[in-house]
Amino acid sequence: MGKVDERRAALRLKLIDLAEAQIAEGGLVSLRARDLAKGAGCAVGAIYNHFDDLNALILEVNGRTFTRLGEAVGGAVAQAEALDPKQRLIAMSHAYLDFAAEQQTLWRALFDVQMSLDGPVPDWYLQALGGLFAYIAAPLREMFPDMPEAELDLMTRALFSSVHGIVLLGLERRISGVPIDQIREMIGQVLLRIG
Amino acid sequence: MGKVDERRAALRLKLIDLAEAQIAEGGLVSLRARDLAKGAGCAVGAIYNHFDDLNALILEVNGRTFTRLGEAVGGAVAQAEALDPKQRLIAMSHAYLDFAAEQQTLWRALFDVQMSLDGPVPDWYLQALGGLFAYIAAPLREMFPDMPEAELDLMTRALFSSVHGIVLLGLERRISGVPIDQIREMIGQVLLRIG
DNA sequence: GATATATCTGAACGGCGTTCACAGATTGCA
DNA sequence: TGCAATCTGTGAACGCCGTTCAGATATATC
Repeated sequence: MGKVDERRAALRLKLIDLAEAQIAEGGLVSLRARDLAKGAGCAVGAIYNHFDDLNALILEVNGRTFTRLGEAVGGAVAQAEALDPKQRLIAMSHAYLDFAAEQQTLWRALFDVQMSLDGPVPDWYLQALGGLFAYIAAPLREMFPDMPEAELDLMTRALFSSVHGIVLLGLERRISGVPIDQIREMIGQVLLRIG
Repeated sequence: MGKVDERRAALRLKLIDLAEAQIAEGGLVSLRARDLAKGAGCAVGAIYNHFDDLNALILEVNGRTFTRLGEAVGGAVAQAEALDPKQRLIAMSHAYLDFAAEQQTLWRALFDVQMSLDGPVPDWYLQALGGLFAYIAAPLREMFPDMPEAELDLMTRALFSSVHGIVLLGLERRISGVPIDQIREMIGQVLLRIG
């Protein structure tokens, strides 16, 4: 009785693994149902017994990526806990940059996938994002102890978006692509002048 | 002899107009060669006598959008010339936000189109971007007269990217979508604390 | 072992960007 | 004006895509 469930789970996992590897190598646009089927040794139709469509499969990959991203930033926070709050902000931003630079296509997939069409945003997505925001909010609270909660919340989002923008455009050759050390410097320029 | 050139130019223009309208209404993904041909009253194949592919057509639309974006930001700079440099930075950032919010799909197309594959980035693209950077660099130079040129250049890019990130994620419902007034406030929060 | 249920199969469907052999119009030249 | 050369428009056809579905197959239940 466990036989079928095992095979089910194994195929499901293999498909996610393959999709992850493919996105890592060639980006979202290189993901093809027929390639996945060939790689997993199944028919194309079988994919749709496990996922509603390829977008759902991409979301699974994004879930993994988001988890690793959270771990990377969280690790930086832990390592920097002795530093003053501003330095902690910079440390986690640099961790964000490093993660994005090292796994560019997987990281890009987090934001490129279209998900607003079907149902609402998945829970894990909002939770993962909330986790990142929490990392940012903590040092900010120390830096601005008198700031109202609403404003601090806004500032959290603003700083995340700023760093995200610097990383996004900095890694994009066509916009203002620059060496990673300069991206690091840009993050420092902005964050050091805050507060 | 001008007859054929007229028709050529007219069809070319009509195709760009149609593509612009379609992107404005449904985004890049809704652009379809057969719809364009039907709208322009020509055969699908005729499109490819005027553009290498649909991507080249999109780039034409982006050229227009970039021009209008430059005008919008430039207008804000002109109107704020009496203000102190920091307020000018905020004024042009708000103009950037307003433009992006009012013409969201056209603005998104500027960054969504894939152009790194074929040849190098078009000239007008780099020039338009350079124009935007110049608007930012001027107030910064006043604010930091002793800053080395290289660092000022980096700071220009950093601030542009920051504002871009705040606008990008602020307008995106799934990430941290918020009302436009709050996006405005976020821009102020970051820029007011600079320098 | 027989029946019911769930899964897998892969050809087929509709839609896409792009191509190409052909038809038609326009131009340059005698 | 007539004729050939050249360029432009035509739309069916090509190859690829995600997705579907009737039929084949394997598993679970009794």
